[in-house]
Order: sequence, then C-alpha cells, then structure tokens
Amino acid sequence: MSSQSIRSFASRQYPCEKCPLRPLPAFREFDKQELSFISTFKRGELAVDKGATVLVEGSHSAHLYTVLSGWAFRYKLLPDGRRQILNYSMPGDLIGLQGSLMGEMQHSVEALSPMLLCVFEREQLHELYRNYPGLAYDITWIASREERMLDENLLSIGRRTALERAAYLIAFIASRARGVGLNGKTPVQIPITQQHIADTLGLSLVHTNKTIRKLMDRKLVMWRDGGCEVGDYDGLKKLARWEGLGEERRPLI
Amino acid sequence: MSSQSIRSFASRQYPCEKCPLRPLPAFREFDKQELSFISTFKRGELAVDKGATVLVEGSHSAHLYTVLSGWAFRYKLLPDGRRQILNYSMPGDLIGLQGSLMGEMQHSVEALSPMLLCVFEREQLHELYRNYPGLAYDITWIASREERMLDENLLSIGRRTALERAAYLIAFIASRARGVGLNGKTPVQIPITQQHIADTLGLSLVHTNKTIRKLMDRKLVMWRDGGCEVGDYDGLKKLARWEGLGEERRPLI
DNA sequence: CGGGTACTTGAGGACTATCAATTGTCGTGG
DNA sequence: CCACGACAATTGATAGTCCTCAAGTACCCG
Repeated sequence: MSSQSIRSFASRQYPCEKCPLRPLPAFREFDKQELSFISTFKRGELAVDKGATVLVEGSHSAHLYTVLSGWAFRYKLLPDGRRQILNYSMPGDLIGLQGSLMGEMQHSVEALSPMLLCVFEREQLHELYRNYPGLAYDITWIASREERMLDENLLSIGRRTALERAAYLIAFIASRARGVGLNGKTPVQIPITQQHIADTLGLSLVHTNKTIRKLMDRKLVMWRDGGCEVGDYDGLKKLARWEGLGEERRPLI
Repeated sequence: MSSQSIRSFASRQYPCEKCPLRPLPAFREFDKQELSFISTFKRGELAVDKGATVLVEGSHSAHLYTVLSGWAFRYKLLPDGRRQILNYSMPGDLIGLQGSLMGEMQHSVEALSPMLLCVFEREQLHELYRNYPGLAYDITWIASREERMLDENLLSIGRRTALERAAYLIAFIASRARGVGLNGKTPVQIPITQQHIADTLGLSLVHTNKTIRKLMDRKLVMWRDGGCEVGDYDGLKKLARWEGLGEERRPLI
C-alpha cells in the first residue's frame, strides 16, 4: 500500500464555469441550470501524487470524483496479491460511483501520474436524482459506458491472443486519451509500465515484455521515457480486430 | 445465428401487482406509486424458447426487459467467431439497459432455457427519470451491480488459474440463483453446457472439460442431466479464494 | 437405425509462466 | 564525480499450462 501524500486545496483553481474540459468536443453541452447545480455539487479539488491510492477496496468513501487532469487505474486484488487492473481513468471520467451507490468500494484506484480531481459529496447524489433528471440519466449513461468498456476488456482477455490483447489495450487507451485532448504535441504518451499492462492483460511481466517487443518490432508502438506511444493506430486496431469505440459526445459531471 | 421462435403474448399472465418475484427477500419493497408506474411502464410479456437470440449486437432495440423466469447469457463475438460470454441473466435481472442508453447494442443475449420477459419501452425511460427519481436511482444501481459482477469476472479470467476460475464461476452463478429462489427442490440446476463455461472462462472446451472433471473428482460439483449442480459451495468459494457477493436487497424494475 | 449434440480422453505441440541474470536509468549520498 | 540502491526493461532457459487434433462414448430424437 503506498503512502504518497494526498493534498487537498481549499481554493478552486478551476471553477466549473471555467472548466478546462467542458469545451472539448468530446463532451456534450450542458444548460445553465445543470452547470450551476454541478457547481454547487462540487466540493473542492483534490491533488494527488503519482502512485497515491485514491480509493481503497473495502472502504466506505463519502466522495465521488471527476478527473480534471492526470491518469489513474482501477484494480482488484486476490488475497495472495495477484492484481487485476480493470480499467483506466483519464480526464472527464468519474471515479468512485460504484462505491457511492453500493456503499462499500469493491475495487481500489491508484494514480498513474499527478492528478487533479473534482470532489463531490456522495450525499448530494440524491438531490441530483430528485431535481436534475437529465443529470441522473447522464450518470446512468456513464455507468453504462464503463460497463461497455469492461465488456470489451473481458472479450479481450478471454478470447484474444496475447499479441492481439496488447494491441487492443494500447489502441483502446490511446483512443480514449485522444478523445480528451491528451495529444497536445506528438502522439499521446501513456504513463504506464509494462507491469501495468501485464496486470491488465492477465499475462506475466516477462511474457508481456516479449509481446510488446513484437509490437515494437512491427513498429506499431514505441516505448520511450517510461511510457508508451502509438506508432500505428490503424495497424493496432487491425491486428486486434477491433472496430474502435464509436464515441459520441458524452456528459461530463 | 439461431432462429428459434420468439412468441409474444398480448395478455399478461403476471400483472405487476401479482409479480411472483417481488415478494422474494432478495428484492426491496416498492411503494404504491412506484409499483403503479412500473405497471404502466410494462408493455407486455415476451416468451422466448431456449436457444433464441433475445438481443443482437449492432441492433437498435426499442425495448428493455426484465427476466420473469428462465436463464440467459450475454456475449460478444470477435469477427472470426471467437465468443466471450460476459455474464448470465436470471430472474429479476434487467436485459438491454446498455442498448437503451447507448443506442446500439454492443453485445448479444441468448436464452439458456425457455424464458418469460417483461417488456418495457425504451422511450418511457425518460419519463421514469423525470418523475421517479427513486427508480432512476435504482436503475443506476442496477447498472452498477452489473459493473461489479464484470469486475469480478475480469479478475477471475485475468488472474485466477483454470481450476479457480471454474470454481468461482459455478459458485457465483449458484449464489445468484439461490438469491432468487431457483433452488426449489434440491441444489440449483444450472442449465449450461461445458461450452458455455469454456466461453465464459476464456478456455478451450477440452481443457474446460478436464478442469471440471477435477472439480467433480473433488466432489465440489456434479454434472447431471445436461446441467451442473453445486456439490460443496463453501469448498468452491475457498478454492476460488472468493468472498461471495454480499448481496443486500436490491431493486426490481 | 442414422444423425445430432454433449461429454470424454489421449497425444503432441504452441503458448505462457517461472526462475535467474543482465542492462540501463535515475536520484541520493559520499 | 562516482558508488550505490531502486526500479524498469530485457533476455535465455526450463517447466508447466493450455490448445488443437483426433477419436470415442453416451444419449436423445425423428
């Protein structure tokens, strides 16, 4: 268990009205009422360091977060320490919804990079459902989107070969990252280690390394500066037999 | 693709007021208003045969179902035919929510036994959100529960050994089935073939057979009448290192 | 009886895991 | 500036798991 610091800021660097994410084409327009409610809903911002554990399996968190910046991953552990990464979170994604609804967290979340999170009170979720049916619908939509991603991951781990899996995963993450403008300069830099990939794909670290090496030999991906970059997005999709995620504009809570 | 008949009944054998599921201890109480709205929401009943395809990936279904009786499974296919079973549906479960929210179905659903389904109109979902925040919350809760099950399955396929996976899956299904009173007589009879188990666990049919055989040798499960029965539930849980799903009472839409 | 489906079993080979070591990078302390 | 430890990536060897191929059995149904 890591003990990296979690600092919270009393002040808001990003009031909702000036949310840096909302203008992105990936997100749908919100009307004034909705925006002002979200602004009330937001309790503050939380900055966490790389490696910090944001949420812990088994705990009862009173909060719910939206990623403002940075990357994280969601995972579960077996009693003997085997780890399975379930999905990744990046800007615009909701963290901790499952815990808010079901009471106890059933998975943990760890930051892959420094992150800035918007903090919401779990308690106010009821008010949201009572007074903002549109937002309530959005939250269900977001849960459903997560489910869809899990379905894809399950298909991948269960039925794709190691090489296809790796290709799928990298294409999938890169595709999501591009959707939220994480490709400022060159291709997106995905800040993960091969151990993360191994724990996502259900492979050993050694075999993951050899598999990624094959992708690199084919010039489909590059591994630089402790992270990975896509070399040939379409090549990855084709190898993985993956259609891509037909992402329409989505809500941002 | 199967072409078994799907018959619809104009009449209702089970008006919501006499729903055979609602009295079960697995489900939470609903108030009168909620019940009467659900009764309006319900459009009719649909009877499908074993083997029938209830929903098809890629289609735009106008409906959403709740299982009244029978079993089904949700799956995805790779272009070359490899199949991954994502989860199973049994009485009380919602089918097709993802499709209703996201437009296009991203997975297919096939009946494992004859089924009776309550049919709802996707269109009315908005009215539900507008006027019944409690039910809206319930629907999100249900989506979240599905996500939790997928998380567990992902952990299983990714990090458990073949033997543990099989033990987990059978314990998991049996546990859910018991929750909805499917153990009328003796232990629950799970109406699946070894091919289904193989496609759920990400294993080949042959290896699945050998794995199940080991479970049978240990008297943890029995295979009879083309279905499987639990021989030693706690033994399965222990072998799989699985805690069980702490199921509180849940909503029934 | 023939044909279909589901379950079994054995054998050989492909794919992955484990073990053990090496390399390279980076930040810290001498 | 270099030694040092920590971490990530890499590689080779060996063993084990799992897949594919190929048959064979059992049962049900027309």
